[in-house]
Amino acid sequence: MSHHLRLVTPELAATLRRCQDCPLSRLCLDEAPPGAAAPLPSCDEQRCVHLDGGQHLFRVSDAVDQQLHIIRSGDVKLYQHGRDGGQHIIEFLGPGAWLGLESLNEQQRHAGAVALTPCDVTTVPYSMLTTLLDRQPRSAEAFGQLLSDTIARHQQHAAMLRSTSAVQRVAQFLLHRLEQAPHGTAARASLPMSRQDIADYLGLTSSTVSRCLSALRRRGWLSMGQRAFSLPDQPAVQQVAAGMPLALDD
Amino acid sequence: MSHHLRLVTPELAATLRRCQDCPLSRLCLDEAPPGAAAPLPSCDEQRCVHLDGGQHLFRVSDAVDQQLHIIRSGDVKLYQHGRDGGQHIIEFLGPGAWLGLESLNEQQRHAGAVALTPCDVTTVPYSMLTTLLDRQPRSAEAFGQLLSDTIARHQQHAAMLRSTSAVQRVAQFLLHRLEQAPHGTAARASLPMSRQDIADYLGLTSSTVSRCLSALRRRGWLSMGQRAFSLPDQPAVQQVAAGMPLALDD
DNA sequence: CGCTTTTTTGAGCTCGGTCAATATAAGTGG
DNA sequence: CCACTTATATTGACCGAGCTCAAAAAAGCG
Repeated sequence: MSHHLRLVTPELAATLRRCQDCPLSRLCLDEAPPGAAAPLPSCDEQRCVHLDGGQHLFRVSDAVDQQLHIIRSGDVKLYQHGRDGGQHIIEFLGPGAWLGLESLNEQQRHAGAVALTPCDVTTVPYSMLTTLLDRQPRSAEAFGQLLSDTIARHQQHAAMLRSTSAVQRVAQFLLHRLEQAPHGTAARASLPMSRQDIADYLGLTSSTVSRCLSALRRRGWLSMGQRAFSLPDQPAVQQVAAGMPLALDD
Repeated sequence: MSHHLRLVTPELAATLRRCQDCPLSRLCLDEAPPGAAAPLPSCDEQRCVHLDGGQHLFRVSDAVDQQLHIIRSGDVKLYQHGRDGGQHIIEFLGPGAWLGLESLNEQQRHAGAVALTPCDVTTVPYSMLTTLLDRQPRSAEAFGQLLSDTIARHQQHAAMLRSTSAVQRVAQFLLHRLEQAPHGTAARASLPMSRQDIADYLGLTSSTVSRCLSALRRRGWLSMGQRAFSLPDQPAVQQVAAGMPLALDD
């Protein structure tokens, strides 16, 4: 089966029926029989993998399989092992995010990826991507921006880890989840990961995370359901995130 | 003045007189008059900037000037402002490192770059780079690897920030400096940055950094000169970096 | 040689980690 | 649907690593 690659710019994507809900904002890999007028297969018909919650997409020390992944639905956590045995969460990734960018250069993966919820993941072989990059100058640019964004995101995360206070980190985390979430849903975001995961992400203990969340709830800044939350008083939380001191006990 | 861009592979680079000490391992931008047999200008004759210690290459909130930089000699710190006023050091960069990868996508810089020592910096306009990337598939690959490396480096840094103990972080920092340094010089590395900078990089206080260094010195693990250090007992320091507890006081 | 800036060291206190006890949620099988 | 088990979350009590504040020592620098 031979693949022909096309770049679909945002403008062009809008004109394609099946691609218009494509989670890729910049790059869209579109498979078409060369020179054929047959109906374009949708992005959804590309190689997709389904994962149940808890399943691994890849593990630390796996051989790199020469392909990237794009999350189409669901949430994934990217982690590595700390020297002390506990795992360090690198980041939580949702629909539209790319996985594997940090392994382009490596033989072995130094991070693992686990589904937090049921997921659909598209697989993109390096060969596909490099072919596309060679043919389409603008896509190389877009890909550069993708990597650039990732770097910037990690710098931000590192900055969060240097924030002194625990509540401060938790507040920043909640706000970050909110602005990542589809903000049509009235400032409500999901929390598909465990407290331990949040703790490992923020460099804290699950106990401390709990205490911070409780402290925010007690004041009415935060309201939590099972796997989601909202911030009734977002400005207050922003103040906390900016460094406003906040006692954990009553 | 029109520029013609050539990709110089590592193999080819070795055959070029003036390029053989080029600090770029993967990409080498080489300017030549189109079709002319004139002697090739050396990499060193490309646009270079010299900076004295303390001078800024760019500041936070500067407009992105559509160019990247490569450090040819000297050390640079990349920083951003923390909410609390103090600065957060993103990373310390030495000869061969690229600057500006995190801003490909941005209008404004969200990080600043300052010379720690006198520096020579080569300037690479985006236009040059994208032209090169378009023409030379392998260079696009190499550039991808460069970005991938940067992402991996940041993930490592984030992991360090989650390391619980202060001595642990300091030990990891010292070891990292050592392995980055030209290891011909008998396990000796430079420390061109202030204690405050180290503290901001590690998420600690300058006081604590001092205390940790003193603790290591007291035990004879570490020996420090003005702006450099060595590790007489590197294995011991590695143990500390791996989590071995170590009392700060005597 | 004064002056400023950086580094080191000290003493007290606080935040957040550790350990442990509930409490709540999520499964499991009858 | 309920009783039982297991995993996850919350909360409490205590303690130590590291921050704060501050002073002394060392290093730059004109």
